Amino acid sequence: MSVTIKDVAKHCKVSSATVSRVLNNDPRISEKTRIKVMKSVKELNYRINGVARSLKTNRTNTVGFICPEISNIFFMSIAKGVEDELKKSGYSVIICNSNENKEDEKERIKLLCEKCVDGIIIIPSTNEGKHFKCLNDANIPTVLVDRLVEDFQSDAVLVDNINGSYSAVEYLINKGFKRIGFIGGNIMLTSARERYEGYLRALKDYCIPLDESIVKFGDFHVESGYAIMKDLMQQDNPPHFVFISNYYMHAGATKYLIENKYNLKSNVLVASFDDMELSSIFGFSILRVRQPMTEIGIKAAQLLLNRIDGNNANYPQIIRLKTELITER
Amino acid sequence: MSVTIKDVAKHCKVSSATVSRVLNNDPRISEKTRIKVMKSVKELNYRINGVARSLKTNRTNTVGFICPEISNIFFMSIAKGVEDELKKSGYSVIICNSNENKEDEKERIKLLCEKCVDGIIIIPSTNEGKHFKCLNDANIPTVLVDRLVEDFQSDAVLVDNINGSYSAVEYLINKGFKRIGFIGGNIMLTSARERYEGYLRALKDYCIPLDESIVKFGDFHVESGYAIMKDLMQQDNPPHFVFISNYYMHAGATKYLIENKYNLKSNVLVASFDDMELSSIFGFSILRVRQPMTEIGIKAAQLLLNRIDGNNANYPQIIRLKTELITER
DNA sequence: TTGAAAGCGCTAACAA
DNA sequence: TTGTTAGCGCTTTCAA
Repeated sequence: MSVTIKDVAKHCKVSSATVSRVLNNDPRISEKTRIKVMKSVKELNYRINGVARSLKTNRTNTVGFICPEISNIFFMSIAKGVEDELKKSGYSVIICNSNENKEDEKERIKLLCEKCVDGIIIIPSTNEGKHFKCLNDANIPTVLVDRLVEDFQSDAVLVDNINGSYSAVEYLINKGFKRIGFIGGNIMLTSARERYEGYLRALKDYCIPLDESIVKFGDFHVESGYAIMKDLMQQDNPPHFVFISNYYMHAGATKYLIENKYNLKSNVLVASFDDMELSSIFGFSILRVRQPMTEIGIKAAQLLLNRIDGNNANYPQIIRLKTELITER
Repeated sequence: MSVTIKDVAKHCKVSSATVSRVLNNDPRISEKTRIKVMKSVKELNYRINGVARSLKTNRTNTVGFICPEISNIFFMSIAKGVEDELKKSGYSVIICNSNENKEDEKERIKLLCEKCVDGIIIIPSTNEGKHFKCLNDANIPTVLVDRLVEDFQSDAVLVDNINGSYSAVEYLINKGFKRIGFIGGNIMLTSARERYEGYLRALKDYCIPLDESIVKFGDFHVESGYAIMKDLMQQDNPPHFVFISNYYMHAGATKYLIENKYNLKSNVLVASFDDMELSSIFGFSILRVRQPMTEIGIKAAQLLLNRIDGNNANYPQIIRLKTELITER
C-alpha cells in the first residue's frame, strides 16, 4: 500500500533503524548516510506513519480541547491561542463540542482518552467535575479554562473576574452612577459567580446598598440578555445603567434596547464583561472589561505542555490573568 | 502501565481475540462470554487503545479541518456543522489554522497526512491548490469548502454566491435604488469573485450602467471594510446604498459610518452578504444574504464520509447550497 | 463459538 | 556509526 520505513531502508540499502534515526534527527549518524536516506525518502515520497510511531512512543502529539460551543467567538478566541501555542511544539488539537451539557462532555472525554491524546484542555460546561476524574486515572494531564468545577482539582487558567467587574463598577460609581443594574450569567458557573461578587464588593466598598430588584441572572446567551433587559426596563423604576456579564448577553440586551428605541447614549447606559473585535464597532457600551482571550489559550497550552513533559511542580497550579478596562473614546 | 486487551483476556480466561470480538460487537460470540468479558472490562477499567487499533485497521476515525482563521465566526459555524455531523459517525476533528497563508496551509496538510487522518476538509486560504495534490497521492479524501482553487480538482461544498448577491441587488433595484456601491473581497478568491459577478449581472439585467468609482475591493476583514467605506464616502458623489461582500467588511464599514455620524436608516443604507447571530441585533443593514453555514459543514462532512467509505460516484462532486434573503422587519 | 499467531509501521535496547 | 530484533496493543486469518 503506502511506503514504509522498510521500503526506504531497502531502497538505500541500510537498516530500517538507520532510516528511523535519520528521520528523528539522531546525531550519531554519518552525514553520508543521512543524505543517502533523505534522498530515498524524497524519491519514494515517504511519509512518516504517525500512528505507528505513536504506538511505539506512547505519545500522539495531540491534545484535546473541549468547549461548550464551537461557534462561540469567546471560546474560539481561546482555542486560537491554544492552537497557536501548541503547534509551535508540534502538537495538533482535536476540538470537541460539549454542547453545554455534561453527558456530551463525558462522551468526548472518553473519546479523547481512546484517542490517547497527550493532554486535555477543558472549558467545563457545568460546575460538575466528577466525570473529569477518569482523566487522572488515565494519567492524562488536564487544564481547566475559564471556570472551575466541583469535585475535581487540576491546573487551571482563569481571569480575575472579581476584580474585573469590581473595577468596572468602581469606574461607573466614580462617574457618578449610583444605581447600577446587573445582568449575570448562570450563577452555578464560577465565572458568573465571580463577576457578581465583584459587583457586590464594589457596591459595598462605596457604601451603595444592593437593590435586588435590578439584579437578574440568566445564562450567558443572547436571548437571555434580551429577556432580562426587557424585564429590567419594564419595571416601575428601571435602572439608567446596567452592567452585563458577558458579550452575548450584552448583545441581546442591546438588541432589546435598540428595538425599543432607547437611546443608548443617554437613555440607558451599558457596560459589559468581554471586549470582542466587534464590540467597539457598535459603540453601545461605554465601558468593557477585556479578557485576554488568546493569552488564556496560550497560557493553558504552556501549562499543559509543561505537565506533559513531566514537570509536576506546584500542582495544581491556578493562573489568574488580569482583565483590562476599555473605555469608549 | 495501562490495561491492555491481554490483561482483560487473562482476567476472564479467554483469548485476546475473543475480547477484541466482544469490544467490536462481533455477532458470533456467545452471550455468556460477552457478559463475562464486559465484566472484566469494567472491573479492570479497560479502555481501548485507539492508536493500536488504528495501526491495525488503517483507520483513525479522525478528520482534519483546515481553515484560514480559527476565531472567525463564519468558519467556525461551518466547523460546528462538520463536528456535529462527524461525531454521529464516531469521528473527531482536528482543527487547524492556516493563518490565511499558503505555507502554513501546506504544513498543516503535511501534519494531517502524518497523523493519518481519514479525510480532510479545507477552506482554502488562497486560490492556489497545487499543494493539495499530495492529498490525492496519499489517497486522502478531500472536500473543499466555500472556495475553489486552481490546479486542484476535488469534491466541494459552496454556496450559490452569484445568485445570492444577484437577488440582493435585484431586490434593492426593485426598491428603487439605482446607484448601488459595492465593497468586495479579495478577487482572487472564488467566493469574492462570484459575489461581484452576481452584482454585475443584476445591474446588467436591469440596464444599470456600472459605475466603477463606487466599486472597491478589499480582503474580507473589518479594517478593509472600514477603509473602503471611508474611501467611498469621501468621494464627491458617494453612493447612498452600498452592498458589502461579507460580515466582517460589513462590520468595518458600519464602524466607519457610525463613527462619522451617518444615519444608517436614511443617510447611507447598507446590505451585505452573510447573516450572523449578531447581524440582526445591530439593525444597520436592511438586507442580508444568509449563507446556511452549519448546513455547509454538514454537507461537507457527509460528502467526505461517503468518500471515506469508498463511494466514488460522481467524482468530483460540487454541491452548491442556496442562500436566503433576510430583510430587516 | 473460540484460540493461536501473524503482523500493522515504527522505535530503541543491545550488539557489533 | 550501523544493524538486529523485540514489541507497542490491537485485529484478523486460519484452524479447531
